[in-house]
Amino acid sequence: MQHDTEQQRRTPDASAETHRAELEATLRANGHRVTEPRRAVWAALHRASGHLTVEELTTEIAAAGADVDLASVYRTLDLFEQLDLARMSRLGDSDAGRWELAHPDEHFHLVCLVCGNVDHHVGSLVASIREHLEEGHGFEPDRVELVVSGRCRRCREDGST
Amino acid sequence: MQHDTEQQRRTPDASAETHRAELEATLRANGHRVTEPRRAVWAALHRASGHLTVEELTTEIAAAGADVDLASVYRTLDLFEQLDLARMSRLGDSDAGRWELAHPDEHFHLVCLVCGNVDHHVGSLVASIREHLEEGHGFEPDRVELVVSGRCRRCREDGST
DNA sequence: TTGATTGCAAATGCTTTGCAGCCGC
DNA sequence: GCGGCTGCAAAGCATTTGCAATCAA
Repeated sequence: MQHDTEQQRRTPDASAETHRAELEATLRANGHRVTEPRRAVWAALHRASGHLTVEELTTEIAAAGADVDLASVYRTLDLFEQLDLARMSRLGDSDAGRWELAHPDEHFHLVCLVCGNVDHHVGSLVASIREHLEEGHGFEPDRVELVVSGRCRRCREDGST
Repeated sequence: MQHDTEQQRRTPDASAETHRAELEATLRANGHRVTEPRRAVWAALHRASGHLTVEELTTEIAAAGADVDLASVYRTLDLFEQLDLARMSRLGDSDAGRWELAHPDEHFHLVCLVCGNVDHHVGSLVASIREHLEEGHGFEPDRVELVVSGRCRRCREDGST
């Protein structure tokens, strides 16, 4: 089962430095320490293009030669979430949380129930939802979580109907 | 922690009959049996106005004198979901699923992070999301899950800011 | 040095499953 | 009576937590 379709994967080495610097700055700015596990999780999140289970992430990290404990990955991700560095969503019917970098632009997820593929969809939709709520209902949105499941174009063309 | 604000709770006895008939019809139409646990879960879903944990549901059922096993409640809810009688959502940060009747109209949830209140919001928003996806992306939406968390009007007025 | 952070293992919480007995049809 | 359903207990996952050792600052 495949889990993403992102393509803008810049040359790894080039930006690896930048990413690391970004992490260290954020950590220090908030009074947290810069540690190997945190660097490893951060790097893995960048390498894998989104939507990984904590377990998958841990495997990925191990494959890169770092070996971080599951519990630490959980703790690190919680921290990253607090610092707005990462986000979790529950996609599809699975009950395991899936993690990705916290992109500054708001987007939502398109989960294909046939091939399991997860697509990002960036657009004004989420922004307009916020607006709508704030104006019409006095509700101050903090987080907008939109997950759409169905059949992606490819699977519609392949299958019948 | 309170969990809902629905008001259209019709006179219980009046519609209880109707609801029961509805359940039995749907069950039989799909080749399933009409049993006490199923009636009990169905009734509890109607009594409680939405968003109950399986555990809460089971307690509610027990309070009504029916005593159904947790496992059976799970199984029953799974069945109801298949038959489009009930829906589950994961609201807020808790990891327990919350169940409600499958209202025919599409709606989404507004979760207040301060008071824990969950509001339904019925509108054209979900429909327009569907449309947008189908036209613009060839994606055939099956289920649209939209959960917005933030601060409700009341909590904004009470608190500062 | 000192306290934040980690690894390990055990615990927790929600949900699922195996199976023998029960009951709707 | 047959086979679907239920209750009970045990198992399964994802996630959390306690605690001693470790390491960044």
